[in-house]
Amino acid sequence: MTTALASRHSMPFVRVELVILSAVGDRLSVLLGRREGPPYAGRWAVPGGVLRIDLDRDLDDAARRVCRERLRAEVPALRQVRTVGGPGRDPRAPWALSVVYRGLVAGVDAAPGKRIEALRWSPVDEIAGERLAFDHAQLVAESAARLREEVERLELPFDALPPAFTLTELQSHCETLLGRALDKSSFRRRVDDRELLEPVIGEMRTGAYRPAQLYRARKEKG
Amino acid sequence: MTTALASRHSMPFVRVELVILSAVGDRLSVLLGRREGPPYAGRWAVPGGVLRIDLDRDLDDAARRVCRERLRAEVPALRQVRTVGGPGRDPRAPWALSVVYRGLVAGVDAAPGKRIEALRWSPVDEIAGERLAFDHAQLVAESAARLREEVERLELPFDALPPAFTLTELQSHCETLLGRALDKSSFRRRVDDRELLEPVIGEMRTGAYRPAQLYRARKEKG
DNA sequence: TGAATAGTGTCTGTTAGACATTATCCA
DNA sequence: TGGATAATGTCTAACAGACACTATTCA
Repeated sequence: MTTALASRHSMPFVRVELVILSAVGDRLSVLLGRREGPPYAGRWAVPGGVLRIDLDRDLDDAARRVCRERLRAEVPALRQVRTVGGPGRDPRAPWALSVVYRGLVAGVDAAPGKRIEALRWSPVDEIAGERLAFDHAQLVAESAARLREEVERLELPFDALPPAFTLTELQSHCETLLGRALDKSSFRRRVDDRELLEPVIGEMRTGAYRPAQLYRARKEKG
Repeated sequence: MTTALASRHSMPFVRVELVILSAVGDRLSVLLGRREGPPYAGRWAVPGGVLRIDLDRDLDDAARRVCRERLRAEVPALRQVRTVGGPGRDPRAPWALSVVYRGLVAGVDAAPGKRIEALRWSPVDEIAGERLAFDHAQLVAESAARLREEVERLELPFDALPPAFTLTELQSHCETLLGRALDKSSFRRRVDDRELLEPVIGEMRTGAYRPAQLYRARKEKG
C-alpha cells in the first residue's frame, strides 16, 4: 500500500436528498415526489439528485441546485441533517452515499421538476404507512425529529414565516411543527426573554376583533 | 437529460476523517498525526482515509476500519458529526468529500498506522494556533463543540471511562471535557435524577482517606 | 352587550447553582 | 486529633407550565 490517489479506488454514487418540511393544514408534512422511472417507479420518495462536481462549489450549494432543478423553487434554511451510505441502498450503484438536507418552507410553491411525476405533501407522522422508496422513511423521521428539537429550543422557523407576524401566528405555527399545544403565556415569556423578536412599530394586524402587534425577527439573532 | 446513472457524472473523492478526542492531563485534546507524504507533508492533521466501497458496509463501518488502519486501535463511540465537501479541499482530487466522525477514548493506546509518521495529542482549545492541514481545524472545533454539548446535557462519556468509577472521577472527567468546573452537589443530583448509574454493590475505591462508592453505567440508559 | 381575540398576571413545581454541613477514612 | 476526601442538606434564583384575568375590537 502506498499513496491513496483519488483514482485508485472506486468511489460511491453520491447524492443529495431533500427533506422539505412545511406546516400544511395543522400538520407537519413532508414534500414527496412520485418517481417517474426505475428504480421504485411510481413509488413516493423524497426529492434528490446526483452531486455534480462540475457545478457544485460545496454541499450546501449542491442542495440548493437540486432544489431548483427538482422543485423549481428556492428554499432558504436548508440544513444538513446527516449522511448515510452503504451497498444496497440504491440499485443503480454498488455503493450509494446520500447527504441529507432538510428545508422548511411556508407555502406550497413548488412545481414538479426534472424526473418527478407529481408532488404531494404527506404528514410526517404518517410516513410509517407510506412505504417510501429507498430508506427515505428513516431520513424523513430523522429530519423531522431534528426540526422539532430546534423548535423546542425556540430556534424559531423564520424562514417559513412572513416578514412580519403576530405572536399568535408564530405560536400557532410552532404548534403545528411540534404537533402539540403550547401555553400562550409561557410561550410569549420565553420568546421575550430571549429577545428574538422586535415589534414592527405602528404596524398591527387588523383582522377581526382586537388588532395584534406585528413582530419581525431581530437580525442579530437566529 | 434522462436517467442519472452512477456512471454519467464524475464522483468526488470520498474520505472519512476521524476527530479522536480524549481527556489528556486536564484538557480536552485531539489526536493529530503528522503527514508522511504530500499534500501537506510534515504538517499535522486529523487521521482519515478513503472510503472503500469494496470493504465498508456503511459509513460507521468505514470509520471503524480507518480507525484500525491508521491508529491500530478500536474506538467505540464513533459518531458522525457532519459532512463537508467542495473543490479545493484536497489537492489530490478536483472535488473532495469528507464524512467527519468523532471518537472519545480514555487512554493513549493508539500507535501510528499506515502513512502516519507520528501521533500527538493537542488541546482542542489551542488548535487555532496549530495550522492544521486541509480544513481540519474547523472540523476539530465542530467536533469538540458537539461533544461538549452532549456532556452538558449529561450524555455521559462512558466509553472513555473504566467499567467502574467513583462519582468524583466521573465529575472530574466531565470537567476536563467541558473545560470548566462543575458543582459537586448539583452534578450528583442531576446524575441521580436521570438514573444513569447503578452502584456496584460492595465495591469501593479504597484510596487515601474515605473510600468512595463505585458505579457503572446502567445498560438501559445511554 | 357579548363574542372573539390579544395580552398580562399569579401561582406552583421543577431544576440547578452556590455553599455549608456531616460522614468516614488515614496518618 | 486533624487533614483529606466522600456524601448530603439547605437556600435561592431561574424557568416554565397551568390557568385565570384584563384589554380591545367588532357585530
